[in-house]
Amino acid sequence: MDFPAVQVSQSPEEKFREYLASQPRAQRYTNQQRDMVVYIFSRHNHFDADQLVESLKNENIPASRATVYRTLKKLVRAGLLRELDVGPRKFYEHDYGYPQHEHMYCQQCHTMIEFQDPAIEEAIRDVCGQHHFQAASHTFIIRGLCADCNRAKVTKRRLDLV
Amino acid sequence: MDFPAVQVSQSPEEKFREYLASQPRAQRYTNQQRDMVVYIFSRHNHFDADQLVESLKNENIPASRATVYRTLKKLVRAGLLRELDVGPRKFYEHDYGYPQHEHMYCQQCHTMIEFQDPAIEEAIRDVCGQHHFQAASHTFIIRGLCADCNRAKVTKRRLDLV
DNA sequence: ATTCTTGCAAAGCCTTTGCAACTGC
DNA sequence: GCAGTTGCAAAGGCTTTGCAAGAAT
Repeated sequence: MDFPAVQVSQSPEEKFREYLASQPRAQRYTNQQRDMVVYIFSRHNHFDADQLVESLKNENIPASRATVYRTLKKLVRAGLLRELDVGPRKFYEHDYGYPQHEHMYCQQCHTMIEFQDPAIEEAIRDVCGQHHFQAASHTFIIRGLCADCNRAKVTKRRLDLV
Repeated sequence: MDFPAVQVSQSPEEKFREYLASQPRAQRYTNQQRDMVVYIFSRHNHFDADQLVESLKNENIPASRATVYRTLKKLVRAGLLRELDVGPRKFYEHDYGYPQHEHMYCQQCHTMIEFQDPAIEEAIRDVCGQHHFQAASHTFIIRGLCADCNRAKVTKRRLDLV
């Protein structure tokens, strides 16, 4: 599920360049980094470091594994990507020009379904207020079976009974 | 924050023994495993594999690292422990005889604060209904600064201004 | 006796890092 | 030219696994 992109004044590339320039020790905006940012923001999806390495290879965007890891880290610090701790490997998703949302993860087909719920945002504000907790970020993932996989399972069960 | 324990008919040890016996190929209930379960359920806290290895050593409960990992995996499958994917290492918490709850994690002092919120349970039911998603479990973690660390930070800022 | 469990050490997986060559500013 | 970046390979941190010895049923 893709939400309409949030209106942003700068392109991801510009935003990243600005971040790099704003650092105490100015960091460099290389062609490789630009290509990576352009590629990452050309499609909205969830990916991990390994998948990105593969995709870049397929797109003929040269980048070693080390560079991918290093650039991902910078993109997170720059606020362009968000990190999801959902298993043994880190997943990434757009954090810039994309609204806050929560996740449902299908354990069967590995689809990540996004959803928004004002009640959850409010619950976060409430509980943080009660505990005087200053929230920086949150992770909300519901794991289970998506509609398709669930239907397939029920159908299979029926067949098994025949 | 500890909640009152949920009323359960079996002790964790009994529940684990029953799980082991119920497996297709009956698994064995060793003294080592029993000692681990008793120790783990003697206190309510969040821990990772390494911390548990240390604790067991201090309690003179012999268990190699490999055994700890293997037993943790069994305890999760048995429904005694819940796994939290919150970073590079897995964390574990009681899943048996303890109510469902969400987490606030202080990034400064690493305290895990638990809270319950009916609004969140309801939000989960709602969104799963809307998407015909069959939820198996969920992870909800709010990251930030707890009240104490937040206060310390504000105090420090004041002192810096003097 | 059979089959599962243990401990050790080795391997696995994902991520990070040291270093020399390279490149943006 | 200086300071940051890249690629490679090696190391790191956490977890899993092969195997021989030990223990539960």
